[in-house]
Amino acid sequence: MEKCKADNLLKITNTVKTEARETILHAVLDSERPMSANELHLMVKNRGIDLATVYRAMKLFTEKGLVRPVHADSGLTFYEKSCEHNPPHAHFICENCGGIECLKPYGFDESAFFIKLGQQKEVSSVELILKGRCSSCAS
Amino acid sequence: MEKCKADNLLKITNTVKTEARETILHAVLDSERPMSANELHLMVKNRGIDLATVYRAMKLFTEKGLVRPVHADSGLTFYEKSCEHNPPHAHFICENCGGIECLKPYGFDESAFFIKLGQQKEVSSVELILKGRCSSCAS
DNA sequence: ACATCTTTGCAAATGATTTGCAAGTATAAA
DNA sequence: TTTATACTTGCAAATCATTTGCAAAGATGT
Repeated sequence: MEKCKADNLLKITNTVKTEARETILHAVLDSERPMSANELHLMVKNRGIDLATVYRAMKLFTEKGLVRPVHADSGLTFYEKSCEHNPPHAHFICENCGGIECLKPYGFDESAFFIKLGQQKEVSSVELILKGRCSSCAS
Repeated sequence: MEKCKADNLLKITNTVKTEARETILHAVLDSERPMSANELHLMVKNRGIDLATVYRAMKLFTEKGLVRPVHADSGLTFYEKSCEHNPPHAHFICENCGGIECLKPYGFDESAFFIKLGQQKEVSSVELILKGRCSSCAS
């Protein structure tokens, strides 16, 4: 729990701590679903943080393993926190409204599955995206 | 086999047949791996076909179910033929060179897997992408 | 062949993301 | 703590993939 505070995460990942980064990381940690750079910017612009800084932070955090990018068909990239409390999982993207949701854990031994898939290659990450209609758009 | 000829596919999908579309569809059918709009354009530009036309064809073919888009982290979209001979499968994208390859079929009952994943939602398609280093880049 | 609807090339517009740059901020050494 | 050096940031302009407006060319039904 404590270990997931923005402040601490920056420290343990050896990332230079700045007000902007701390603020942006907070925004990511507070979000239950993956957020686009634009959405994150909306959350932090009142503190004078530029969109370019959000993008630079996302790039950095991704390299540090603090966030994971999720790529939607629309061309948008969403970012979600990556920590013990939020292990890799599938995502659902609504083809109608573009909304994104995290799906529950797969419920079977997915690691074996991925290893099997990747046995021919040196796999570093997996992205599993389901597309369809979300409940709001279905009604 | 015969059924997979561009000419025929356009007919059975009720798509107005034009020289450009036939040429572009041929390029897709001939490719073993998913191709970007740019790559396809390189293959057909000598026939005076514009990049915009390639994009328009990809959009149309996707709607008709003739091709499937595959979205890479880089922001590029690749397109692959979609027919009985080429059922949905996972893709491998090299983080180093950006190259894309099709992986062998999963080797277990993936439909049950996807149904299980999508049981909470109305799922229309699935995209499974593994990332890492391809054999050329690994050496 | 005719009239109508569709498709295409070209150029300009978009929209997300990136980059150059000068000014502001962090870090380590003195 | 002051200083020198390296990193970060806001801003504006640049990129890059993809889309769109438009007038000309092509396809379809009569």
